[in-house]
Amino acid sequence: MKIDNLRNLNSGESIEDLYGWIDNVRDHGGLTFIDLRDFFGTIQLVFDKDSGINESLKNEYYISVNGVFQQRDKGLENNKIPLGKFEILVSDLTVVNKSKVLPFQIEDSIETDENIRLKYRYLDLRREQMKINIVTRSKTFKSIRNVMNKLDILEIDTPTLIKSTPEGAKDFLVPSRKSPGNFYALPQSPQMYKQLFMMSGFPNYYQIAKCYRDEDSRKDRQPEFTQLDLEFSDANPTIVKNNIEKIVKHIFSEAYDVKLNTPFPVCSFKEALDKYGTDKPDLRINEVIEDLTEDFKSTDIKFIADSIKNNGVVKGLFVNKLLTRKEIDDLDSTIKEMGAGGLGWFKVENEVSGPLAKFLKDDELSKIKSYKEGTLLFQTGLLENIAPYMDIIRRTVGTKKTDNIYNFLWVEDFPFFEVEEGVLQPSHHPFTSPMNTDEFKKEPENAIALHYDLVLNGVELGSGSQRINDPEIQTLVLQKWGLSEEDIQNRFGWFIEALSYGTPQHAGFAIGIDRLVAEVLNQNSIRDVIPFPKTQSGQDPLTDAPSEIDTDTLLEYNIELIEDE
RNA sequence: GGGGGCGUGGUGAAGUCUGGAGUUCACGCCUGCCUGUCACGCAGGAGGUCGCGGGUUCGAAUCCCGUCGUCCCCGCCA
Repeated sequence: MKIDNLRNLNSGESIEDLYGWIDNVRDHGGLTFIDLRDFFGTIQLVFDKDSGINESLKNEYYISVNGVFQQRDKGLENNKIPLGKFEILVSDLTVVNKSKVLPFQIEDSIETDENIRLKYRYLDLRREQMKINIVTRSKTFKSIRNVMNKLDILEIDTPTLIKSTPEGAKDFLVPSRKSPGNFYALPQSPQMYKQLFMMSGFPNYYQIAKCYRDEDSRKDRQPEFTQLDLEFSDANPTIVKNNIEKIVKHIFSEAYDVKLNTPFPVCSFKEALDKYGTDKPDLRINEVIEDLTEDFKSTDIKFIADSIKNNGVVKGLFVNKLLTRKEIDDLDSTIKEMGAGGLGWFKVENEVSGPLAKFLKDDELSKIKSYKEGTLLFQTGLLENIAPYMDIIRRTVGTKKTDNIYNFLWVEDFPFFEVEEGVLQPSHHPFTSPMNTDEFKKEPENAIALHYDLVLNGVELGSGSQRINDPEIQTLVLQKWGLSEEDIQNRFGWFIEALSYGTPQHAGFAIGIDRLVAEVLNQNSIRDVIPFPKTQSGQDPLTDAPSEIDTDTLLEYNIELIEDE
């Protein structure tokens, strides 16, 4: 019997075989109270010295009780818990399984060291918040399957032992015993397989897929993560985005009981960088970055003038409050640590103050004064260089809207390549179609990709694109990526071949489920919504993976370890 | 690969700057008392190689060097 079943009982009914963990014992000598906890809730047990129960009872013992479900007398009720008006008068109590003294307290709201939590994750998951997190994750899966069935999208699975064809990140490799010296890779995403489904003639596809990337972790990045992966045949970005909005709206309604408004607002990559300093803007923040380049075009302030001369821009963020010197200094050191020269600022009260105020010309002064009371924070330099600093400034000092806490945004028109020190670097995977093929051939460095990101509250929740369905364009893109003919053949030859037998237009998307759940539950890290996550160095403190393999086993794989220098 | 924070009985913290007996607080644990508690209460008690190694010093949790673990960030990651 579960505690949930008690809700339907009347006072005076007898209880048999109610199982649960001891959450708390209050032993008054002649009278003992126990809070019994299971997945569904807690109920108070009570028995006195005449009951004959004399077992030693400690926290987290798993017990079974018989007794009578009864209403508590007036004045003895506990209004803090759902079943606080009732208790169970216990007649028999059996200890099913004892518990050792706990490494940390289950009910404790104080944050325990994460390494200890992960070492005893099975106990950590008994905590209320973690239970909510995992149940919400489960509800997310359930609502995904429901909406996919409603939309008639096919769930198809793809292999996880695949050929190493790095899409950008480093692969996790799996040695083959039967083919010594050769390796499988774990997929960074089901990307190429889902495109093959489109080539095979399936109208659409989805999968709740595990993805693996051997890169450094962050609070929103794990070596192994879970995404809702989708692909549609005969599709274009509009069709995909419409579908994603339907899907997201359904998940929020069914799994989180939140009504969303669609369509989501749209913003270009360029506009995002201009107004928010990032390609994943948090729209909950009211303030928007302004371009002050025109206002400073004939300034006497030398470093600003020099910057503008070298194609730099002046970007400012005005907040309607007077920041303290400490707030300004903290922000200054934050962006300096990221590589900025320093934080420029003016305070506007009746007069304009700040270290540079005395160098301002009259028209610059009146421009700044027009903001009324507050603080203007600015940076100057090439937009792509200063954007990250403006982003931090905006996120740090900006004011947040309190209503409408889920702010979705489409970001689109991404550049195909990022130019880094004169070299073209792909800014996404190589299967994304250019917006205009002719322009791509002529000026690849200025080409725009048919790529779109879905952003929620400053978190990149997912991204997708129109795929290339022409083998020639696919080959061209890989060439522009900097791959040799030989590399293209070895790594992607099979895929280009597959594109060559009548491939429909197709497009798709992927949503990071860990990030979605973490954002909805306002958790600091995706580790808190993943049942068994890895630490930043990729370790699992519970099982101690990854671990050494003995020499004999390695020999079977034809692998020999070399000494680290 | 780089920068920063943290590491002190089982848990969480204070102590570290400015070296002087393993000192303190809360929770947990053990023993005893307690018939209406629900963060039960009361009395007593146990428990620490101050992450690890080296150095400076009469003396190191505290200062220095190294190292390991962990978290945050940059790089990296569509």
